Amino acid sequence: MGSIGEEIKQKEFANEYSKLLINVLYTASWLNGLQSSVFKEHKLTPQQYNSLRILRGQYPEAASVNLLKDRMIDKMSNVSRIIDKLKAKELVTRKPCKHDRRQVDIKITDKGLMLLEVIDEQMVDWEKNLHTISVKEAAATNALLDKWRS
Amino acid sequence: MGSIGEEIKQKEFANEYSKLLINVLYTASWLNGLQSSVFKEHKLTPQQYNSLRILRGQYPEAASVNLLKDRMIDKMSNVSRIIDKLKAKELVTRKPCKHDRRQVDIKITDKGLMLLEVIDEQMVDWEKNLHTISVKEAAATNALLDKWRS
DNA sequence: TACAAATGTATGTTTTTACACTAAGTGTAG
DNA sequence: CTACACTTAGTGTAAAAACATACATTTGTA
Repeated sequence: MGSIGEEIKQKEFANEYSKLLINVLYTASWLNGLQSSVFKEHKLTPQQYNSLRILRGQYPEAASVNLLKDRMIDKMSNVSRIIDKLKAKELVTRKPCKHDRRQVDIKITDKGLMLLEVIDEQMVDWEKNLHTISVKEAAATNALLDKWRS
Repeated sequence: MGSIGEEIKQKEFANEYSKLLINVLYTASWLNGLQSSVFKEHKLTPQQYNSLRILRGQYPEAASVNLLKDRMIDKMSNVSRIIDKLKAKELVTRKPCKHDRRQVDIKITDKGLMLLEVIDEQMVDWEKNLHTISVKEAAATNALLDKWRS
């Protein structure tokens, strides 16, 4: 039950590598769908959530647009506009950097931190959906994916 | 070294499951970026490519919009509009289904089949980038991801 | 100092996605 | 046959992504 071949009704793959390619893309789409349903009630996109998380990681320091871009899951994102959205919701502040006037200092607000706390709680429950494999198996998958990308 | 922690400069994860969540999303984004560079020269999006592949799988039969939607990697896609784009490039045809007039018969054209052949050749080379793990390891990862989603 | 190259961020434009909604066709129970 | 629920595909609209390009600032160098 639930093999990638059954999910997308594709009986054969050329080899395990192209199967893995599809499997990772499919699993990511599956995860995104699940996650989005959590974010939706807070009117956040996955990218906005990702940015907020990174900014919390820096807190109380500020982050530049480039730092954010480097750490984003999706490197193709347009960070400036994601920050625009978050700023409009007062979840972050954006002010010129003193040391380098090209840069901007982006910082998560208290409102942003509180929102993340609320989402954190929901995510703890939500993540239980992911406990279908053992911790050891999850660690093994992590190691394999890391090796695959190298 | 390319562990997910280093890639996105996140030192700690709550547990192996949330690490795996990030790892799969990150790996998918990485794959999408790599793939897009292949598709781009043919002016195809990953979704359009995915649709063409499915249609080739059905060939010489036609497919309905729903069949396509079911088999797409990304279930959220708006198939009607993807087909619009492919039809504009004459890669598929779309005609009313005789047996059920709600449905449409979508079929890949010779031009579409030829395009896929060209891309296939490029993909064979491209996929060698993915041979950083053994076939056994790839199969193990596939099995773990399948189990994780179940 | 002057000036070209590099860097950091923002913006314009086009394409794609997300989501809700519409319209047409089918199947079925009464 | 008719009414009604359901299926199938397409569309309108707002939001977001993709991609190239512009602009100000900083850096390196002659």
